[in-house]
Amino acid sequence: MALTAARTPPGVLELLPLDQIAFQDMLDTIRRSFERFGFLPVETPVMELTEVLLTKEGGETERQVYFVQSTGNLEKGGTPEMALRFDLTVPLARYVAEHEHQLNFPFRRYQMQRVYRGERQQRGRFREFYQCDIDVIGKDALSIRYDAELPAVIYQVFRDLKIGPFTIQLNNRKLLRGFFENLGQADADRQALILREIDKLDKVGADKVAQSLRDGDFGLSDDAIAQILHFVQIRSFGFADAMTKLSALGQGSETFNQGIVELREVLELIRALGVPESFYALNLSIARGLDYYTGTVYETHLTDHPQIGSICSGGRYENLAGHYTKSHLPGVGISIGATRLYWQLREAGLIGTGKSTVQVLVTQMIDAELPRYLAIANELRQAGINTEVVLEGGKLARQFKYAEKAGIAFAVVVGSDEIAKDTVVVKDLRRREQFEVARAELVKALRVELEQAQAMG
RNA sequence: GUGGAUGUAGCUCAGUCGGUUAGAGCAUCGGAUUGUGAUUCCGAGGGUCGUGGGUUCGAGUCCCAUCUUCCACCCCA
Repeated sequence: MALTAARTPPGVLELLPLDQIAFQDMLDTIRRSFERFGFLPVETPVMELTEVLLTKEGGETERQVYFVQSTGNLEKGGTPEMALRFDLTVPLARYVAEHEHQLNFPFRRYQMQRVYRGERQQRGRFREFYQCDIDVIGKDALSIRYDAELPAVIYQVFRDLKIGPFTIQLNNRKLLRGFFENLGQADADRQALILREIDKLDKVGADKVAQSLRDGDFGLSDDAIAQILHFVQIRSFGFADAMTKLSALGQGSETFNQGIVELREVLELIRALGVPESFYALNLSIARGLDYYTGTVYETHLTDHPQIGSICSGGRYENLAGHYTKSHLPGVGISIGATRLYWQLREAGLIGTGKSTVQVLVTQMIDAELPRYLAIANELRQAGINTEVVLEGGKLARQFKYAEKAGIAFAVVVGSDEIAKDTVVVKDLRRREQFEVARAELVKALRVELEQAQAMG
């Protein structure tokens, strides 16, 4: 019989157990931080009704959406009534609109689930990936103070992930809009196109941005381009510098001034929330491509690994669920692309394989003594130690090899000598050392060993 | 979606001008007087040369198509 190639569809990330553990550790860290700040868990289905998912988006989004259709419906020639979600924000909007009357506002939810995008294949880009989102949704209004709380969460998440220094970069869409109005660029669509170019500043450099603003459909004057580049190249270093640079911007349109007021308040509260000032900065070129952002926008970068790009981004939006409810629901949120983040951290050597979830392997030396081994395992499990027992026996060398490959740190060995003395041998498989303890002391001894191993990393 | 590159064993690769039965290292599995992982030694499995067509007496090698992966754009996590 011809074999079918065993392969995953392109653009998905599938991991070996020890890598999966490392990935789950990452998700656990993120989840802990979200919960520490009082965010509540929510899950929504991977598939949504097509009409819900594709409200007016069209264009780029629709191109990347996977439609879901049963074989029966497909044979009948029906159109797909469901599609896979491509982010967690649209489902959140639907969720909030649907459950509006049962929810407690401001509604603070976190959600860590997979989303799907029909991307053209490229290294480090995925078609199925995890997003870890937090959003705060207000009813009618939502204080700017929440815009400051999210960077505090970002700070805790990436501090706890221990992947080196990072900067949470801040900007404000109102400031940008006001700036372009002052320049005589009031058209929203045109602004969006310009912002898209501006957003590339740190990636491609000022010269290329200037060139594309000069060429093509923009046709901006050299004077305007110079003003734009001067403005968007503003960066701050530390709190006082950020405040000084905001003051130096002077006054502009009402929108412009409001952007400055908002940034000031956000910066002040970020400081009050205890985020060290080296971890956040103004970056007036941060625009974010998504057009639903209306105020504060964030992007976070690892200081030592600029090539990784943004590891967390988000911002403020004025009306989340306008397509689904007449209620006015402003919000602010951020998203971490966990799959991509994990993949890039692994590529950069910042994250290794995880430690096996199995803490102890009870080996089997004498087949007839299996009940004894099972009893030991039972005792360890009662004591909260994750334990695997060798059930098939075989050479001891083989059992150690198995444990090594599986990444199990400790083995318990009991043969006729130990049985005679009522002892057990505990072997540290990494150090290749072993010691003998009284059978009654096993749990205690292992706890000490496991704690030491934990402390040593 | 647009443009460009790529493909030989699980992995990294060799394979002459188109010429017999396609190779190596690593990895895997088994064994080397049965209570300890390494090293070493012996042995084994594993490829319709991405797939389909074409040219040729003869194709891993040349041509066409297609798929995969990779790169840039678009977009974004």
